[in-house]
Amino acid sequence: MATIRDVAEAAHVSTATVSNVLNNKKKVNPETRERVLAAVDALGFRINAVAKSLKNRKTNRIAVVVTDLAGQFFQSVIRAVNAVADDNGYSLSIFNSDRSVTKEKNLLREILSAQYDGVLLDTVISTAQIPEYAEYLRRLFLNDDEKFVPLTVLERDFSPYGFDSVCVNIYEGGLNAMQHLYDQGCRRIAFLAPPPSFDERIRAYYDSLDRFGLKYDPKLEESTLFSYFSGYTAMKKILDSGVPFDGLFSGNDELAVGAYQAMQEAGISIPQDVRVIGFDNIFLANILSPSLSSINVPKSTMGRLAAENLFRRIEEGHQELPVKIQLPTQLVIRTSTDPYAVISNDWIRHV
Amino acid sequence: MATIRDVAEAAHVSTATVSNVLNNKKKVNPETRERVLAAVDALGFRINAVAKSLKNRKTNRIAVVVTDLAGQFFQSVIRAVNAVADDNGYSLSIFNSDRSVTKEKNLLREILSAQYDGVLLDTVISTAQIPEYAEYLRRLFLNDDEKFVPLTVLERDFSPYGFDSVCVNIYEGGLNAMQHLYDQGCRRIAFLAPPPSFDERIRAYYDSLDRFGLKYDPKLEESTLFSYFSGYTAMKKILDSGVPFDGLFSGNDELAVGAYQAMQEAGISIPQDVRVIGFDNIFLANILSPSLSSINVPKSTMGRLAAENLFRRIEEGHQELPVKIQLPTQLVIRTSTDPYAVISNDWIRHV
DNA sequence: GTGAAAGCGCTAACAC
DNA sequence: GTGTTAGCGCTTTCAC
Repeated sequence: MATIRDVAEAAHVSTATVSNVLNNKKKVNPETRERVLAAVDALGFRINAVAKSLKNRKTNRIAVVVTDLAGQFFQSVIRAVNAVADDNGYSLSIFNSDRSVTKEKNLLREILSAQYDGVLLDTVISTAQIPEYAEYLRRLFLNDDEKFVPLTVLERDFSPYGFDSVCVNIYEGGLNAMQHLYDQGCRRIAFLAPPPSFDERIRAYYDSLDRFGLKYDPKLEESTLFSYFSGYTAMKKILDSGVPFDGLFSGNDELAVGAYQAMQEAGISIPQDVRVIGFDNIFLANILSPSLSSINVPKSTMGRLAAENLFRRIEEGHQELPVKIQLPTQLVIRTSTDPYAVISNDWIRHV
Repeated sequence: MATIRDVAEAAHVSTATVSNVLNNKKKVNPETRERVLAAVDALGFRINAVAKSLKNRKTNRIAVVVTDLAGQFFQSVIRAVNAVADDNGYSLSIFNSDRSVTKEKNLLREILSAQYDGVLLDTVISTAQIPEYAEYLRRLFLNDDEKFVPLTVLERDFSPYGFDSVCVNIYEGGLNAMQHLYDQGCRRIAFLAPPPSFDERIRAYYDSLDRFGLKYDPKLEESTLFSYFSGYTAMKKILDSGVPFDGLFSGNDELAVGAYQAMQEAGISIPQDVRVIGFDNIFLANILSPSLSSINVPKSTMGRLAAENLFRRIEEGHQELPVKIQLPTQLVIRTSTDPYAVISNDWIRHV
């Protein structure tokens, strides 16, 4: 490829002048500028962004690490992040930790080595491990000159430990889900428990049972991995246990798809026999029949705010205190918990 | 950040030796190696991949350009690509052209400037424009030393013009979709036409009508943009036209979601009144009620093969002739065209 | 087995 | 307004 040097020679100027033309930095004589641009064209020159990055210590790339590339959830988040990155002239690399802490740590090292300008992290770490992991991250992200590589954490609150965080009040969302089932008359509530790192949903389930004075039955709780199939097998197990239930709190919406299938095969009708509520409110919830009640998590907003916050940090670079952005959840009632729910078809506009 | 120089000083060796240790290139005295590794640890040194890339002319990054970040379709493709990239030690950047040729061209320029080692391109260009666009790409991707930056094209055949291509026989798939509707007794088939760049589906519709001796009615064809909402409004229009129809060929599955909604609001039952077939066979097809017949496109396989092919080109770098990988489609019959279709629940395992 | 030094392609003082 | 040049952090040839 042609280099800035080739362009300089072709245009009979110095490399400094070429650089100035390309970056509109200093003012350049219009005639000279024309000559340079002509040479750029003639040679098909494209600036080598790697060399530029090395010199500038700026790559104009951000990294986003997610725990699961398959899910609808992150698709919404990533789409929003991508839009913001685009607007800011950054490109986006996506890394998938596959819910493995080891892999996540390796990815972060790789990302720092690759000099990304900022990182959006959806960590697999659970609430209890935050302080310890934060310490790890601090060491990892600290440059020698006492500055951190900008990092914004999604879905966990690391702000007391120095990192900007965009959170959703998942626990409260879980309480609302359980409250809604209770209000609809459910007294034996089964639970498709999310993976351990989603501990706030799990706490919400236990605490709600307590609050309602309902007794916990381990046969009504099954651990899952957030996939359709996992929801299917988990629900099969609960059904096989023979323990009756009249409500189901599904750790996320995707699990509910599998649960629907298992329940349908068992001849159970929703919501007549069992009322079902999911979590996340992905578009799937609208499409299932019956349509699935869920706890909405503002996915796009989360992605957008996280990205905007990250770029602010990258570009302003100031040392202000870490920010915590807290987003609300919202109960969305559909026919899986309330046969008389009025369903607007408005969702269709949004995808 | 600590540099290789800092490490060299701390370990009392030269930078060349540090480099040799880090890359296991030449053999280094075990004691020296230990000293170096100790220094690396002590300083928390991480190699600067940007500097390395500049020197090596290799970034270990690939770019994938898609026309639509929102769709289920690309999620499947990207997931497969990501897995292969991971296995090969590459990281993946995602670019969204949003179905704009201008944006696609800009992205490609940006990608080449950023020195990506290879590109996976899902172009927005339609079949007819391939020769011309191929010429454009050849100019763009040609290094001065007569070598092309590895590029693998998805869903279009650029192999006669010098670029590896992973294709799906969409036209045939479209014929099969139409044939199936015809076989099921449909004689007035409506069409939710995909955007112009998906011209093979459009051709399949016209050619099939011809073949079956069915007359074309423009009122039964509506152009769309591949979104739920677009499917919804397009179907509304067709319904408003008052022209009766007994079959629907939906340009892709997502459009069918909107069409379902519109038809349901109009009190039309599927498949009794109208038989519906989609395209792509995304998982949604299983979840809709009635479940949606579709033409399967092997999305993961496509992503995997394209990525594998790209890495072969990157790493072997040989000048063999461009490859065309052609993948088959498959008719998947569900209850939207055949009320007696036997539906396995096996799909649930795959997501 | 190890080191000195050139250079990848760019930017930004600084000099003129 | 333009040019000279040092240097970003790494790899690699060539001496030793």
